[in-house]
Amino acid sequence: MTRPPSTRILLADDHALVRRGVRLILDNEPDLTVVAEAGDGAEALALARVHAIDLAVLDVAMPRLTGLQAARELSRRSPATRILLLSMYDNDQYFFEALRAGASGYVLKSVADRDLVEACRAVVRGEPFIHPEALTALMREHLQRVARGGRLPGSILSAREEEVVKLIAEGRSSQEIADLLVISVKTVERHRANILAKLEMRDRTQLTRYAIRAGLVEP
Amino acid sequence: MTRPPSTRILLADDHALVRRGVRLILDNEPDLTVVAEAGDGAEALALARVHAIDLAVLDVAMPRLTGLQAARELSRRSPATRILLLSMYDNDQYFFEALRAGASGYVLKSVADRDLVEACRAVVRGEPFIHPEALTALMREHLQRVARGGRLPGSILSAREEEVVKLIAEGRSSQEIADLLVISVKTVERHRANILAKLEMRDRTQLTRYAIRAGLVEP
DNA sequence: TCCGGAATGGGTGCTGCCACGGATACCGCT
DNA sequence: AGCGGTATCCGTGGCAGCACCCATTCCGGA
Repeated sequence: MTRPPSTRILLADDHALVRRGVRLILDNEPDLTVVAEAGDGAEALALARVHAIDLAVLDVAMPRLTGLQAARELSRRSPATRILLLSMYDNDQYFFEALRAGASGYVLKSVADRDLVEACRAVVRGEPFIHPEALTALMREHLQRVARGGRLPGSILSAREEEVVKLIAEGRSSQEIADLLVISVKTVERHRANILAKLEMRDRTQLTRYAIRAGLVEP
Repeated sequence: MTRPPSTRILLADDHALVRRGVRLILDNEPDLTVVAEAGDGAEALALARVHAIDLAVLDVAMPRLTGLQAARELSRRSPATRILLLSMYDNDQYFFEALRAGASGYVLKSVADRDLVEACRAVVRGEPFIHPEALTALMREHLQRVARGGRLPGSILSAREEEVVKLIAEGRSSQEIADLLVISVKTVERHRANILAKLEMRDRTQLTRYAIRAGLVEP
């Protein structure tokens, strides 16, 4: 009987140890082969250019380019490549944006290795994959949100707002942000107010944690 | 020739995927055997009670009990057990405290798998192990600190200050913290000022990132 | 025994954060 | 042509965060 060709995988994570572990898990399957490893999003894009990749497994939080940004660019450049995002956190509001960025799957690092393998296979077959654990947690959050305000999950930050969040989380003051973005302090404060309202948060410390969860800044 | 008995290892990390990967790396060595896995610090302590453990490999940031707290307790209860801490971040000011907590080794997740194996072996032999990369980064920071103020590296936060940092990073206001700790708002502000001075930081957002790096709070 | 650090509390004052309301301009979609 | 969303800016005002000064108590080490 003829075996189907093994899936060629690009693996990106900024921690070599995690990368090595995941690689061992994947390479242990005959139908999955890691052909390239990257330590950040930019390196992943460069490697995707020179290797023939069926599937990219990307960590969400990485230096230089985050997994989300890399996913966006990768799905734009080669839509045939499937993308699976790995995330540390389950209450990730960027889950929907992950799918919008072109990812076919989204799994937590708390999943077992068998689930990761199944996720890879499902994504390669063209099926979207979300780990049940993540899915239920997200549905619960989503329902809560809808129940207490009817706010849609699409209430994601704009590109400009994301910039501001990033700078706030880096510990910059409103004045510094205004200087960096070459806008008025009042505009920065307006952005911040809009962001706080969208995310239903109170102050900059909560925004900071949010930005770290979202992979916008390094902790 | 007689082989030495394999080292019995307890492995603790809150992400099953990472745990699985590290386990594959360690079990691949004949002289290293993972005999128990834990998802948080408390579970690790419980397992250490019922298993005969030579070496505990603990992630620094875990729910319930952090790796640092678990290390403290474990080294108190069974000083013969060697402890190796795994950390995500290299600029970790808690490095010295890790050693003080009874850890014999401290490695970053960005290290290669070979280094992890070597670290385990060194720690079991009774030698302290710090990954060179981490060591140079820490020495550089340490020298900087000494050069511009003569402050000793022992300037770590007190237990009370750690509590305050934790609550600040959770997004609590000074008033809320005062209520929770049943002290005056002025005292909370006093603590915060001392903490900011010790860490040479400016505001609560930087403290928040610090607390996350230190594993005091979940992002 | 005395000294230093930790923990507690107070006062004073400035600045920045944050809430609220309002305005203009642009852009894309219907 | 109108409508909604984004980005830009302004004013007013309250309160919290942060800096700087101070004192008291307690405890452990020199």
